[in-house]
Amino acid sequence: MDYMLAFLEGLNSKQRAAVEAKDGPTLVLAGPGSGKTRVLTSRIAYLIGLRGIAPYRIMAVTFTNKAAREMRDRIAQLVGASKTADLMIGTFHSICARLLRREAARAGLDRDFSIYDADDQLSVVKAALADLKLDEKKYKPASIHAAISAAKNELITPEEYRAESYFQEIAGRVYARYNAILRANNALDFDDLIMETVRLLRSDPIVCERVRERYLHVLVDEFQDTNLAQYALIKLIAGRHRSLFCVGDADQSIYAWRGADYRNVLRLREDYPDLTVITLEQNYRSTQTILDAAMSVIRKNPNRIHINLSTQRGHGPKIAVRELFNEDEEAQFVVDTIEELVRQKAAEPGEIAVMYRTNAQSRPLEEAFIRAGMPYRLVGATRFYARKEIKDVLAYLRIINNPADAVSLKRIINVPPRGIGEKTYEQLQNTAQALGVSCLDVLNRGEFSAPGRAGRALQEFGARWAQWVRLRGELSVGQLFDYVLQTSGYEEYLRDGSAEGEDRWANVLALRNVAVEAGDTMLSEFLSNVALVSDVDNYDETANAPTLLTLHAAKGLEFKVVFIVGLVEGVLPHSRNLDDPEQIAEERRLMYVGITRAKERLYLLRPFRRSQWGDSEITEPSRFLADLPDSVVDSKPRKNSELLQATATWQSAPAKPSANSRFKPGDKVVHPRFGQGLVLRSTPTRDDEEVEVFFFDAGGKRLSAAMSGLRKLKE
DNA sequence: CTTGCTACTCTTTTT
DNA sequence: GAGTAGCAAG
Repeated sequence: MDYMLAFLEGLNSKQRAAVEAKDGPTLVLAGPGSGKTRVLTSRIAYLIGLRGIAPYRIMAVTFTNKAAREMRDRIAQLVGASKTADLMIGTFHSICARLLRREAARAGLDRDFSIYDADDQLSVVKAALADLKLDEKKYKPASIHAAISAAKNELITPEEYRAESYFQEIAGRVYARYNAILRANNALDFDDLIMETVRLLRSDPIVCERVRERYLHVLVDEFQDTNLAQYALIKLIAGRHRSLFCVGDADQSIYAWRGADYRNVLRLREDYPDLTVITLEQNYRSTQTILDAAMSVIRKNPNRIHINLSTQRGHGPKIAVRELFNEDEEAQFVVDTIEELVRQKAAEPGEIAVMYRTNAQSRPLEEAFIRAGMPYRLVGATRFYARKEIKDVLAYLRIINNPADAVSLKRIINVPPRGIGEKTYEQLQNTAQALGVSCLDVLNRGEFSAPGRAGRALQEFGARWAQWVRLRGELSVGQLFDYVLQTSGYEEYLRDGSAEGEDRWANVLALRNVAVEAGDTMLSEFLSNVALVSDVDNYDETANAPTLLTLHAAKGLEFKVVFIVGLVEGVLPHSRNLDDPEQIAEERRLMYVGITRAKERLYLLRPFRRSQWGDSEITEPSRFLADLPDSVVDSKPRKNSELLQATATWQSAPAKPSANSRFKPGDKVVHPRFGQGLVLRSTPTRDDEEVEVFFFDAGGKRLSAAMSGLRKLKE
């Protein structure tokens, strides 16, 4: 308890006021690095430790499972580990999954429902399109799915779905079929977890009462990233006691594309007129230089309440803005600079992060790290749980847990190859549908027989499957895992003698560890847990190596040194978001989030060229770079037109004809006197070519291709 | 039913 | 340029 009091002493007066706020509706609005999560954690510890609230009466919603785990550990330190076991802490999705399993009967669900990830969801959309005889080429499954997801995030059922365009008309029809398939497979998608929970609480007064009575205090982290469905859920649960404590920052709202609506902040004010709003402006993370840069970028967004970020940490070094030739040289610069920083003891490798807009940008970076023999941590990209071998093994476990899961069955019924082809599977599926039972039942009852080899293979598979299902009750998750691997033939199939096969097998073994560690967790719960892990959840805290991650994944994290790469128009802001001011505003917030991850040093990198679809093109610097005041950067990025202006002159020099004519914008060239440069423009003249080049050392020049001795460099 | 070839999309961001 | 879907041949 003394420890707890000392901890509260460590907060400033405003933070402490927030922690000790009265139990009414409260919103803490605060900038980055202000200790929002710390305030939330402290409040829970305060409620348990000093106010004597029973832990099971507190529900806290975090954005990732990692955040939940850290919060639980921290609270354990403050009030004792025995008091954190009953705390309901988790993401919206994990909390809803638990609730729905517990109340499955009343929700009209089978408690062993599968949770379909993005991949599975797309297969269901494809199946729905096929059922409706719609062309995948014409209606892209991803777009249809986005429309369905958007509807679910706003709690719109297929029946309520209003189409305002022909595309939406189609989407509405697919939505209905999509949901029907999910139900037939006894499966929920991510969005269903929230939507079904809201539906349950709204339609079932008994369950609703039970939940409301139980959760005396509801706390929400990253409130700006909640969508309408999540907001509705919060209101439902916090209904009776009205002890609702939300923490957020509208400037860090970067998930509008998946339904997050920062106007929930406004709704909260409307729905709770007695809302207490507490603003925290003090920053404990970054230097003033970094905060000034962040503010100068975010200030350009319209309709926002400005939070003036200030710190006691001094100014620190200026922000380094660098122009590099392409992604490869950019990556090389990152690696070289990291080596230098580490050598100078300016930072440990583990305190450094490299951030980018899209996952694809990690590749040149990875190659540079590998070339330099420098270890690194990669968050996201080919996600562990999205790997083929992992999804296959999980599919085996899913059909055991939930025999109705046809998406998983289809995935593995012929992996390894058993001679059960598309046709055979389809017939089996049709029979099951006609009888209204699962494929397992069909096989068990011998109501379906295929001729010849396929028939025998099917019979054998059915017997195996039935045996696994029987063993499910007797074996732990880990034991079942081993048994399935042994008896399915998957191990021999995977380990085909190739190095790649061994890699994949290693991944399966890593999953096996997770299964073994699950102990006596129920199979359904184990599968829930692995379906809902996020990328940062797998982040290895202990490794002392730089981290590579997207700007989205970086939210909530901080690093001593941050590199942001690829700061060019079309990447950040992304080309798909250029026409809509709302979307530009979100890209700007993304830049803001990136900048404010840095504690001490920030590097902003701009490549002159970017490659895409095999070839590459010249770029313009990101508009966000232009917003940085001279006082915070050590050099200013220039637009391509500005690069030429400085010293543009005709240069007539050694009369040596150029070896290769035809220069293109973006070519890297070398000149005997000016060194290396970049072609920005090239105009053919009568029997020559006028080339405008930005030389990295000598500045802009206009040259004759034939006369100047300019040469193209191999890339 | 499996294998191997060709043609085509694809790049946001994620629970 | 790569990964995959779709198709034809074995």
